[in-house]
Amino acid sequence: MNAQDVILGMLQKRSYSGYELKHYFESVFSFFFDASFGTIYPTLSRMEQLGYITKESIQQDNRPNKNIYTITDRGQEQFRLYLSSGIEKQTFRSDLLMRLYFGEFVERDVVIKWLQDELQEREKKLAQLEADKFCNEADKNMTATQRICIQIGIESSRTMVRVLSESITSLENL
Amino acid sequence: MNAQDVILGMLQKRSYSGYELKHYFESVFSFFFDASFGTIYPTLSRMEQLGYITKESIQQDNRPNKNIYTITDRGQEQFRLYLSSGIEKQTFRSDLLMRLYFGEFVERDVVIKWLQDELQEREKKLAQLEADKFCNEADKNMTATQRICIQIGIESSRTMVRVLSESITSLENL
DNA sequence: CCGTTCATGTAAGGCGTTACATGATTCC
DNA sequence: GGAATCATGTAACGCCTTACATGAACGG
Repeated sequence: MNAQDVILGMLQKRSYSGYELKHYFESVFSFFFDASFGTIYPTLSRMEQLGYITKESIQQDNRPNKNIYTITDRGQEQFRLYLSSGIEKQTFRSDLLMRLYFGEFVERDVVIKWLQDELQEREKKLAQLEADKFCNEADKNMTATQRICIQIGIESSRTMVRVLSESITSLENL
Repeated sequence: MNAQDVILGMLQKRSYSGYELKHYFESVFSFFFDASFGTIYPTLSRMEQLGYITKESIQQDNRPNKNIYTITDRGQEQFRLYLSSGIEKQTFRSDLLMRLYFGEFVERDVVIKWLQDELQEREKKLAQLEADKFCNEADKNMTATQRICIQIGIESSRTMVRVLSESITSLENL
């Protein structure tokens, strides 16, 4: 799975500009995927050249022009190809956990500070996911699998919040 | 955090060969970090050139030669520099969750198969982490922060196993 | 006999990030 | 007046992966 596969998936439902795609990546997908503008724009250009998508330039008043991209038959085929390929194993990389592993080399207070900052981050993310779930449930816009997707994000975040809180307490009582 | 930082951390405690480092990455760190030989060996070479570590070649009977690396004062300094730098935010990327999000474009049975395969994978990983915890607790070799580290891995894995099981059941009853 | 373990390395390529560049409008 | 939003792009660089190359010994 790379940025191209994800963009093809998004364009199955409707057309998007690069700027709009980025917003979706930041809200719905942020739990398990991310891509910056430095990836999105060049990827869209390449996809257009490969004939997977077509571009339509929209003139706007008081705003910069927009490029709206639409998927082609070739793009559809490419997306099916992705879906039939083997699933890549997930990757998780955490600087915090690595530092925690080497925690004996820093002051206890520093470690606690690290954990508190992370806890705050996780709580924010959890709130975001729950708000997102609420929005979409109200809209009845969600498929069964999308609901599972967001549920996994929420439950994982809750677990992290809980374990981080417990860990901070246990370190403070040391 | 990159491979160099992690290797410097490992070498704080004792000297290692590249091959041994890889084994540690696969067992203890596999939950939140990974590096292949294609990263490890070139990184060790560069670190030696930069004066962070020194190499000692060990002749072995009936085995290939080993290069054992030891950290220098310069390396120590570099590691302290890493520990005092800002913590990078974690990254998580999951092909499975992305496909789940686009689940409406494939057969239900395919989705269930994806989830079952993932569940098996997570169960295996969980068993591995629990065995690891048991080993290290018996040895009393673990610091408080390392215990937190592994606890986070175990609790996260348990949550994943639970939610995946529930999701499979809910899809089967659809 | 065949697979696994031990052991080190190179080369090419993929995929991504950050920083830079531009510039109008709108909200506080 | 300054920050945020809207909007698109490029260039340099970082970091990692996969595949290839080599080869002995040991266990089943």
